[in-house]
Amino acid sequence: MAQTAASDLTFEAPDEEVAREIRSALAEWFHHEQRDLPWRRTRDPYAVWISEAMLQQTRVEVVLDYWPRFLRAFPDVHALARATDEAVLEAWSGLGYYRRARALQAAARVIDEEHGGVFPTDHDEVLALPGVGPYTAGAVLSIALDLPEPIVDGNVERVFARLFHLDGVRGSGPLMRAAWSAARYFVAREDDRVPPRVWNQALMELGALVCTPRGPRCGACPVGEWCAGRAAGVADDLPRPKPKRPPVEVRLETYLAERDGRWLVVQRPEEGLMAGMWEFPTVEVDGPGLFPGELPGGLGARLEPAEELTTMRHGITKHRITVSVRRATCADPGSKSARWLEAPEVRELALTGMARKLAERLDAWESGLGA
DNA sequence: AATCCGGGGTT
DNA sequence: AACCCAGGATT
Repeated sequence: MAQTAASDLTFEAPDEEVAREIRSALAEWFHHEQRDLPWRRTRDPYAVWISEAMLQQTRVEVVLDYWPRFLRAFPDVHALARATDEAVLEAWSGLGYYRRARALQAAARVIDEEHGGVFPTDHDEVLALPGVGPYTAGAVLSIALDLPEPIVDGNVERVFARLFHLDGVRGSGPLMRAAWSAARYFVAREDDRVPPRVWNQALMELGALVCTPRGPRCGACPVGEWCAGRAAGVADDLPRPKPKRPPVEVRLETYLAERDGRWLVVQRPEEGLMAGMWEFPTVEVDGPGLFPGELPGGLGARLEPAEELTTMRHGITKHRITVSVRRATCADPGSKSARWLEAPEVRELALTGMARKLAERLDAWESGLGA
């Protein structure tokens, strides 16, 4: 390497020949070791885009369940553009970051109306789509269309931080700038036969399978001989962890009100946390912080809590939630944002994660069967 | 630059 | 339990 003990955050390009060897070795490894992921079997920009949107801060294993279902429900841009908000949210239920689902549909409508239903191939036009940032734009253009667009996700940031001994904090501006610089350098080279599609996916796959966040398998790494972090014995310590903040404890009560085999469900407000999702009536116990302190629409006044059925633990980003699940009776007739539904109908709604956990257990709580 | 937004598999 | 994941929008 031309670089010695780089402790700063400047990416210095390796020698031409080294760069070629790195690219060649990683591509070769990728061809043998890559996972057989369904979205790697298509080059349809729309299908790739859906996969990338789902994969934002979401594990591959989770997306495996959702991607095929979503594509069956909305096979192309036009189908997604004319779908109802509710149908899209329902297909997204459980994936989290529900803003993504809204943005996805908004972007589909932009493509449908302004690009004739054809996914744009211009970088700036892709980047302008709602919910599409630098990573997703580069990912779709490189993976689907094989254009030389760089990408940096959590995997790529980590791989470059170790490979070039970039000593920075995970997700920080300086490290991200250095990683993007390295990504641009490698993907733009045309001195060999490694296509952008292969290079970008190989980088991420290396981060997922070998250059893992903790306990990297350096012995199995195809580019280990060029790795400055490994040579310095600090691969496992890069990138440096982001300073953590203590989680916020939240106590909630959720009410399961049943009437004639139907359960009371309510819809969350259109703005804010888990916007528009359905759940069982829920309030925060010790003063409103994460959730409202009382139920909307005067529902709380007509809802009579009864015995506790169970308690659950749940996490929402920085919040650690303890939920007391109580049986309840309610005289509320239902409304636009409050419905009485049978258990199977409840399970078809766009539920929050917490509500989905409970919905799976509703049958055990039908009256007469006990807890 | 910091903060917010879900949920879950790994370790 | 802590960590962090094929990030983007908002402030």
